Amino acid sequence: MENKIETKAKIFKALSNPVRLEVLECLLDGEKCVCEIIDKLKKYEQAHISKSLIKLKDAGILKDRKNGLNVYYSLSMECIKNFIECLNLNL
Amino acid sequence: MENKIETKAKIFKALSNPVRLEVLECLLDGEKCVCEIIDKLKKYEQAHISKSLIKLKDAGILKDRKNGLNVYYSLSMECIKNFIECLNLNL
DNA sequence: TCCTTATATTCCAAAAGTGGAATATTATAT
DNA sequence: ATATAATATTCCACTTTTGGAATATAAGGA
Repeated sequence: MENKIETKAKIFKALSNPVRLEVLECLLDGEKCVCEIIDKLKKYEQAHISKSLIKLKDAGILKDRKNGLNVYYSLSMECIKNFIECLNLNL
Repeated sequence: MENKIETKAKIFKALSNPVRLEVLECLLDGEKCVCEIIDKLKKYEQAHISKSLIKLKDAGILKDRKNGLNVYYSLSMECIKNFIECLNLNL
């Protein structure tokens, strides 16, 4: 239970970087393959996007699914989507 | 608008530390004076709590109000409370 | 088998964050 | 004017994060 604090801090830490936030926002409208995200966020290096996805997954924010050469990522908690959308309305 | 990403990242960064999270959670049920927070979180130094409050305020998460010797902090966005509560249900 | 495509990992120097200790500021009361 | 209580700030060594570049791995096709 005091560990819940650590878990939450880890979630916020994963979200505390602009590139990771952009990656996350790419997924707000549903599951995408890594290659689609790379294509949408051409301004960032492939390795950077890959590391961002993995960090978000490690924090429990994303889940992934493999299919052949491709990996698909999607949100694993409804909370996050609601919060980001609420922030977008208020900023 | 691309700056919104930076603003959100700053919010998440402020929330990405266990002590700051505990301080924030103290305020979920309403405005409190700094002295009350210090009293609730005796395990942390006064200066640490003060710095945490200020960082949360700088990110726009808290607002403050002075009254004599005391300073009262409270949440400045409903979003945050909802999100923390949603996380608490899901972790 | 060898090639190609998609994704992940490692290495690393620079930058940013961390928290304790001491000190400063501000407001009130005596 | 001085003392005291509440809160904020500064200093600083330490740890962590950052993102670019190069490299590695895994899967499918020729």
